[in-house]
Amino acid sequence: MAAVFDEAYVEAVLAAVERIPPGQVASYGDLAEYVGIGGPRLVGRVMSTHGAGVPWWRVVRADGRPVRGLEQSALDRLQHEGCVLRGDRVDMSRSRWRPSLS
DNA sequence: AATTTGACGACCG
DNA sequence: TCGGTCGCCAAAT
Repeated sequence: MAAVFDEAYVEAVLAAVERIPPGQVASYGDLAEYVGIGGPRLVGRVMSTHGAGVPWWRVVRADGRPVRGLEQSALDRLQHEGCVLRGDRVDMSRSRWRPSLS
């Protein structure tokens, strides 16, 4: 079967997501940059397809808005982890995690 | 094969 | 701060 996505790419994205510490978040663009391939949309597709099993709620949009369709769940989990929220948005300035900074 | 859509991002007014 | 527009990349229709 022709792999829908390169396994390496999927694994890299999922690994990066699992690296995100509790109370912090990362944007799709950051993950894409960290992996070094494609763009934010590609990461989003990987998440929608293989995102189960990883803390997907720590992956938010660049504007601080959580995952589409699961915003309420994501906000609830993030808030429970101690992430600083601003209304229905995440305070990126404080909670944004840089992959390379571990 | 062409157009639209999608777990997106940056820019502009 | 908010909304509209364009660009990006692969899958779905």
